[in-house]
Order: sequence, then structure tokens, then C-alpha cells
Amino acid sequence: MSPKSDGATVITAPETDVEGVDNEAVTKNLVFVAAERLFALHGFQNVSVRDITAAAGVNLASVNYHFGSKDALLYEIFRRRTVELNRERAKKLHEATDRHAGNPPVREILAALLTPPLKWLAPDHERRISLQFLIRARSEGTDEIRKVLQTDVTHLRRFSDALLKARPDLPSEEIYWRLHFTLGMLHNNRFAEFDRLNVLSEGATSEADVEALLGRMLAFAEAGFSA
Amino acid sequence: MSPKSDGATVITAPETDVEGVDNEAVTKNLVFVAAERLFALHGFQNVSVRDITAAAGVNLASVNYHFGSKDALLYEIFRRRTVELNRERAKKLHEATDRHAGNPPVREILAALLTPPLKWLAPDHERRISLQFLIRARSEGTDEIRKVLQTDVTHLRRFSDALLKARPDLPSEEIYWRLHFTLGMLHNNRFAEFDRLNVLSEGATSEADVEALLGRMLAFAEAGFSA
DNA sequence: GCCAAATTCGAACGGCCGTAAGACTTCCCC
DNA sequence: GGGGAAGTCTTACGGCCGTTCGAATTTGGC
Repeated sequence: MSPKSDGATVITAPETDVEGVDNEAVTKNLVFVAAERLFALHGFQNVSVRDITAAAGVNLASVNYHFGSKDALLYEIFRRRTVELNRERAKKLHEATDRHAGNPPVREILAALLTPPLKWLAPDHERRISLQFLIRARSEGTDEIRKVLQTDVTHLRRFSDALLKARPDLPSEEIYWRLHFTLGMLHNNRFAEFDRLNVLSEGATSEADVEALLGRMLAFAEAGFSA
Repeated sequence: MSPKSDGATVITAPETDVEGVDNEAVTKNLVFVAAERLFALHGFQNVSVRDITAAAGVNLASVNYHFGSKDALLYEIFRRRTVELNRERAKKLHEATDRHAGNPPVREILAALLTPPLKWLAPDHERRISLQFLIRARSEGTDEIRKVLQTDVTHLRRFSDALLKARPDLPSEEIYWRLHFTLGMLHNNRFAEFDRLNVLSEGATSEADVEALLGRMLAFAEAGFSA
């Protein structure tokens, strides 16, 4: 990506802290934020350590000093954002469970799964770029990330269990497949796919209204589960 | 990917011809088949020209001699497989249109869109690896591929037009969004995602039965369009 | 204000990459 | 069977990559 420009090459006001507060200007945080942004926009393989440190305005050796390696940096960003996103989802699922005496309907379960990432997608949301990062990391990440995605399904199981309970009439495999389909819909929300959709619809579709998008996705997925 | 092994490192019986017949052992075809396979399994960036030529059992310079560059090789594979897949889809859509006096129902349109790629997904289908290649190339490809995907929507428009006609009651934007969702479901059919699903379902799901998978996807998507 | 630890810095190393140059071989047409 | 084109081979070039090293600098506790 070297020949390209990036708007602002130096991150002046990162909105994310690495460990606590008052470390906005700390090198480690500058690297974290710049790397997340560049990985999300251009992909892991297309961004070099030099690109990251240049964008962050720090020394080349910073990545290896603070994170150990480029791979470890990617993994740390991935881990933190995943935890953050899944915590929001789990909280929503928990609330829905409380609201419905331990057995929420399909729509509420799907809402708990889809609402947090779609909220992040809003144009002015501070996690907008993080969501793009997560989507990319899922398919372009390192072997370690891929292994974690395949191995650690504890978070996802909360949702499949809830769905199994909400639809005891369906064969369990059917539940898993429909969950798989729903996740496919979600992970298709990449900038590039939106651009393609906008060309196809000649501007009739706008992903800026995430509330509307969430409503459409929920309606589509819920109908799919009721098939 | 150099440290890894790949089962068979030398392609002995390629099932694809570059231009006509009787060129199974021709260098260009050996490169084409080996590259498609390696790109599909490991991704474009993780496969070097040396990996390809070694797997094909040909000289290092073959890629640049026959295709011009590594990028051009990727693009040629992408273009050929895309044309082939879209031809099958267009044929099915055309047949459905004939069968229904120019106005096929939603399910038949979706079947024309989904059946060819899902057929390719069958364990013994000769295009199984090609489909994985196409899915990967869509998100990991070069700038040129990404530009083509965004610019050339003529093929996709055949399907959106058919859907608009089948559901004139729906706002056009709604049609485009639901088509976008359906494509998301389709593009989620990667080996890695199947593995994850199998772990989650503890083996209850099997992607080997593509007929059943097609039926599930069609049912889910059709229900989504009927929401 | 001192000292040790933590951090930042400039510079370079070894390695793999895509590509090209040039010699050599094979093929095919006349 | 001779000659030119097409294809194959060896070799290496220039470049960017992730990482590391040792020196310089800053930081924080006393």
C-alpha cells in the first residue's frame, strides 16, 4: 500500500486506550490504533510494519518492542476487539433472557447477535473501523487467529443454545445451519460489498442508516428461521 | 506457505484445459491448475511464484512467460472461472424465465443464482477448488479484481431485474438488500467456515451433502424474501 | 541530581519476493 | 535437414520485508 495516500498519515487523536486512561499519546497506543485502521482498510498482508509506524509517527522498532512481532500485534487487536464485541452481544442476550423468563424468542436472540456489530457500523461510531478490521481478520488473518476462530466457539454456543431452546421443534442441525447463514449475512457487510451494492442499485441503497439495515437483516433472518 | 506440505506437490492429471484439448501436460495449463489450487487453499499473498512453479513441476520463469505476471495469472484464473460460473447461472435463469412466461417466481431465480456454485461445492466435483478460489479472490484479490467486481454488475443485474419483476410490490431497495443478504450467505461457504460450524454443532452438520445444503439455503433465502 | 530501568532511535542484516536477461533446447514449417 | 520461432532453463538483480542490535535518550524512584 506504500504508493497510496491515506488522508491523515499521522493519528493525532486516537480514541482508544491500550490499558487505561491518559495514554492517548503513548507509543503503544498509537501503534495499536494506526495498525487497526490500516489493517481494516488494506488488509494484513498489504500493510507493512513501516506503514504502521509511519502512520503512527513512531519509530520502526516500536511494533516489535511493544508487541513482539507483527503477527502478535494483529492478534492483540483481534483479541481485544473480539472480547469487546462479544461482551456487548452477551449482555444483550442476557437481558433478553431475563425479559422472557429464560426463553427469549428467535428475533430477540438474533437481535442480540446482530445489533452490536451493526451499531459499530454507523458512520460516526468510534468502532466503525474495528468492525471492518474484525471482518477482514476473520478471513485474512494468521493461522493463530484462524485456529482460535475454529476452536473457541463458547461464545457462539450461547446463541445456538438459546436458539435450540427457542425452537425445540427444529432439528438441531437445522438451527446450526441457519445460524451459519445469518453469520454469513453479517460478515458480508464490508465496505467493498456496500460499494458493489450501491453500484448495482444505482444509489438506492445506503448503508449509512444502520437502524434500517438492522431492521432489514433481522426481518430477513427471522423469516429464514421461520421457514 | 513454503514450510507446509500439500499432499500431491505435482499435478499429474489436471482436469482443465487452457485453450482447447490435448494440452493437459502443457506448461501453461500446469501452472494454471496448480496456481488455482494453491490460491484457493492458502490465499493469493501466501503463495509465491516459486510455490506455484514447484507444485506444477515447471520452471520458475513459466509464470511470467505465459501470463506476464503473478497478478495477471490470478486475474486470468478469476476471469475464466467467473465467466464459467456466471454462464451456468444465466442458463438456469433463462430456462426458468422460459418456463414461467418471462416472470419466474423468487425461488426459481434464487435457485438459478445458488445452484451452480453449490453444485461446484460437492466433494467430488471438478470445480470444487475453483469455487473456493472465487470466494477468496473476491475478498483477497488484487485492486484490478476488486475494481471489476465493483464495476461490472451486468451479470448480477439480470437477477435483480428478475427479482424486481417477481416482487413488484416490494420497494426496489428492499430487493437489492435482500439479494445482498443472499449473496452473503453464499460467500460464507468457505472451508474454514464449515470447519467452524462442524465444531459448533459437534459434527451434526455436514457440508458434503450439497443437495441438502442447497435446499436449506433456498428455503432460508426464499423465506427472507417473503418477510 | 543520580542511577537504573524503560523506552526510543538509527541502522543494518538476512531472507524471500517478483521479475528479467540471456543461453540453451525443442519444435515446426519450408 | 536447415533455420527461425517458440518454449524452457539457469541465474541473478533490485527491492521490500520483519526483525534485531547497540547506542542514545527519557523516565521514575530515592
